[in-house]
Amino acid sequence: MYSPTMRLLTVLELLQSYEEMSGPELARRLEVDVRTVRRYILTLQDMGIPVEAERGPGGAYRLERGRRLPPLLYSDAEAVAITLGLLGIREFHFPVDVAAVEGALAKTERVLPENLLHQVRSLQEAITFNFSRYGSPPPAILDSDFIVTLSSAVHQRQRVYMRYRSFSGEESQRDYDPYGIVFNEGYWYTAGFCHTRQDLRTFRVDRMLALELIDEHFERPADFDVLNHVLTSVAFIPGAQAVEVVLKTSIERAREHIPPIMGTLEESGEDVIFRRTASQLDWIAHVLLGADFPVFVKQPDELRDLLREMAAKALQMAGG
Amino acid sequence: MYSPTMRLLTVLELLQSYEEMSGPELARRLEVDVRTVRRYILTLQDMGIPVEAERGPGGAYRLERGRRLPPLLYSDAEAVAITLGLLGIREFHFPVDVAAVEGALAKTERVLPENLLHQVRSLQEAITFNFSRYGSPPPAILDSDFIVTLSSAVHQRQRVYMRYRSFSGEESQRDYDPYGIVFNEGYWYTAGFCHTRQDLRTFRVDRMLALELIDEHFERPADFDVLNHVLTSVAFIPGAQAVEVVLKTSIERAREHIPPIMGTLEESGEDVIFRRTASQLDWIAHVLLGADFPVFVKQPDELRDLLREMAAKALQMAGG
DNA sequence: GCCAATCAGGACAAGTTTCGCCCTCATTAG
DNA sequence: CTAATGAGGGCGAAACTTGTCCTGATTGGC
Repeated sequence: MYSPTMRLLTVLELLQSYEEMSGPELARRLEVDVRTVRRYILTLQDMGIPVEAERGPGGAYRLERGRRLPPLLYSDAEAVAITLGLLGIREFHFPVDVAAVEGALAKTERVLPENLLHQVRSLQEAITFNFSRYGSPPPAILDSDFIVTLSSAVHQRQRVYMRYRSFSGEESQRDYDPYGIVFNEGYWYTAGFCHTRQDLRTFRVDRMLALELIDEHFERPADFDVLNHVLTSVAFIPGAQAVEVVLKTSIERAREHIPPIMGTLEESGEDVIFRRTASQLDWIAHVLLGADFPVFVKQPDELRDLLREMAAKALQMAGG
Repeated sequence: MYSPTMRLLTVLELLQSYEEMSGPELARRLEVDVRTVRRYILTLQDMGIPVEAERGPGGAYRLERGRRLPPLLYSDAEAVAITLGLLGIREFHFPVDVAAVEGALAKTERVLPENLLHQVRSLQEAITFNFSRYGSPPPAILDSDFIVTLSSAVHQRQRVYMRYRSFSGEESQRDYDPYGIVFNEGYWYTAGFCHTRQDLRTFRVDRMLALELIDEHFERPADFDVLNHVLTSVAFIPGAQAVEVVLKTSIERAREHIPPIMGTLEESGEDVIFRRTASQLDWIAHVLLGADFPVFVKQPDELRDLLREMAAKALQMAGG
């Protein structure tokens, strides 16, 4: 029961649980000489586990990150947490290598004590997740490499080359500066700057066909709100109508009311001009309708028509 | 380098990676006698790790679940998966003991090789999650025990006693048969049968004050759609305005246009009635305006007024 | 500057364990 | 019945572990 192996593992466990522990303390806990503890440390190091030491009073051993993973000694509760996390990854289509998730799950569940397994199973059975917008198709199988690459590009501000199949099925390729990644209602999106279109764009990661890092760096606007941009884009679906609207208010109030991602705002005499391009005009119409200052549409005519239709419809609804 | 401890861990690793492995095979891999392998197995068993064996041709050792967790030996990819899973738990307010999540994260991240840690950090930094409906308050801190207890009750069809603080702040207590648990837009819900109200009810788990299993069992309707029930209930937030609208179309087309999250649809003669409660009427107005079939508001008057205002505004915008 | 606490590690002897090799037996699929 | 597997006793040589002494190195605090 008190084999050297056991004591060695205990050292490892103690170092994993407390971030650091001194030699004498370890010796006391293992009921063993300090010299032996030092030998254990040596053995661990020989096994490739990087135990580092600080000398002097208050000095202690601590586990550093190394090239390889040491055996991990988790408590029961921690194992349950790990299992549920892995199940969550599976459920949410997290961008993680499927084989790794299955492997980790298999290893963990196989040795999980009976009562803990019951707990996990109960949760698994009882819980339903709502994402993947009720009724919408499930996302295409996601190549987790894409998100890993994207996140690395976001992190290092590195441009990427991308091939993409759009909603309508047409393929395109472009250079793209990813500003961030968003998980929304079961789908993974990325928002950033598209160099082909020279504009901000949102893409669905499961529609990407190829992705490569390019050896070029970009600057990211400091205050870019990725989540907001994606949510807006998801509502819009990009298109190509030039919209130009006069806002009868100050630039400050206009900014308050119209988020920067909606389009551009420009002062013009006493007014403010709002511009953007879109094919889905009704979202724009809705945002503009919410303004508490006068607004006049300059173009396109389609937006005017839409507003008139909406007015007629609203009156019909209200008066019926 | 080839200490007995090392070999013992290798046995453990092999048994964790492959679900079973015969003595001769292990002996070959460890470059050790079969007799020694048997001794290793004995040692593992002495350490409390339940290694079981099948005899006869094709027989092998296999790791069973035991009373305690053995040291776990994961691959790099698996460790990344575990870390991301744990981060997901934290982000999504999964019903798991916070201390356990933090402990497991600390243990794992502390020893994660540098390059893998970078990967994890990049993902963590780059990804934004959208739940907790843009702008709505974050859920109250969740006592994970409640969901564990609930899930166990769901699993065993066991009634619970519950104290609850409703949306409006009033406390109540009731006996409740939980049919399931749903995660929706950042909040945890449970739906089931409330014995006090003698009706189906949905509760937010973070609003529960106390929860106890009762020694009584219930039958659960076989075809109960927990997700659907919760989504519908969420649409009907009590205390807000009751909205009732006639849609001049078939139930099928109405369903296409109005997601179940919005509210309920009910056939009425040739029409469809849409109902929900809401405090934010303009969102509803917008959705209804987008319909390509006639719509008439029955109540509330505030929605009619809002529509008239919108009409006036739209005409102003279009006509300017 | 000195002290005390910590880590680092050599040397050695006594004690303990491990390992391979022998053996016999139990179990089980074919 | 046979062959392949696990279970395990016994033995002796070899290897390892441990405690006890050392001597140093490093470092924080007084």
